[in-house]
Amino acid sequence: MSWQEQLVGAGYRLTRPRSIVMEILNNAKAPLVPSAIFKKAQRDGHSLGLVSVYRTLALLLKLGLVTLVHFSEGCHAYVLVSPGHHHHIICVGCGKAIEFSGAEDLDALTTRVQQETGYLINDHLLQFYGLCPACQQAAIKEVEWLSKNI
Amino acid sequence: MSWQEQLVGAGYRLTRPRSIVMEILNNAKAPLVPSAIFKKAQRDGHSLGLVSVYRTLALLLKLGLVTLVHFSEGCHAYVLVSPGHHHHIICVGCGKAIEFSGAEDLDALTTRVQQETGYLINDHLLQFYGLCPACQQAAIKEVEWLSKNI
DNA sequence: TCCTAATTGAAAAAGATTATCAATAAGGAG
DNA sequence: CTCCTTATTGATAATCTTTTTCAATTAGGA
Ligand SMILES: [Zn+2]
Ligand SMILES: [Zn+2]
Ligand SMILES: [Zn+2]
Ligand SMILES: [Zn+2]
Repeated sequence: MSWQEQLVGAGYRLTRPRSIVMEILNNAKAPLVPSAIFKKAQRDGHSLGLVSVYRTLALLLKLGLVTLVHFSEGCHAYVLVSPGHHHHIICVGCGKAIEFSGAEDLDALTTRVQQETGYLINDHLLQFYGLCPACQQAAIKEVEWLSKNI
Repeated sequence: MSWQEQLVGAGYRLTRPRSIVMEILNNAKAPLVPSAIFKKAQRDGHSLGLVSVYRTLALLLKLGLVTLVHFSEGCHAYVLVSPGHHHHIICVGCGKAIEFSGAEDLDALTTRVQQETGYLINDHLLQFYGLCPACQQAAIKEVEWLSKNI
């Protein structure tokens, strides 16, 4: 089911601002904060209010079409998600985030923690941080350059 | 090593505002956002600027004495941490957060994701959400009450 | 006790998010 | 296709949150 169908199926209207936000997120190379989406829209010559960006993101979040990525500071960037339960691994070099699945792999840990703490667990937040292949290459070249020129 | 020793050992001065923030976090039943710490200090009759709360938290974070807890909205509450690598499980009922360890339990998953994605992972964020024992009891009583009175 | 540099707090600036409300436009009815 | 109704938009203003600035204060060593 396309996002347009999801939207309409949930009783919302398919509007220009919503299409613009989805298009920008779709073309994004990394998670985007609301203001970044707003600026990209302006650069592309689209007419789109910042307030509508916030509203649209809140709606897309409710529909499960986007998810939040947490950074230690400057929290709350948005990325599209594919259907199902996923987590993200985020490159600390360029910000590129991709999905990985692995809810099952947390089952044992979840059970253990429930027993140890007495808490009843019904959700979790798991994100990995690291370097994407491209940024690893860049880092390697940087080290090579330093070893030659110092 | 006490937090005072950690602080002084790192070359910082032991000051009144820093002691106040630590004391408040120490007595807190749940993670606190900066403004909450500020208000608690005022209520306790302490003289403490909001700006100093932000500065102190940044310092404590750098020293590893506190950590951030992420909520979907209204991110960034602070809790004290004990030495070593820990994660938190946060009660969605009352906000109470407690630590659990389990870095090893993520090793297999980390390795798998590295192989699948090509990313080089060097950090992660893992938090569980659920109900603490007390809030579970409250929820049960609520259900019992409803089943009798409806 | 005195000095000096780190630290603080008040105020202002900058940013992020939410509330308001008149104007607009999506989508169904006719 | 045109008209209506109502969801949705965007500009403005109002709230918060966080960061900057800078003079006054104070911790801790000489
Ligand atoms: Zn967060
Ligand atoms: Zn990268
Ligand atoms: Zn609870
Ligand atoms: Zn961990």
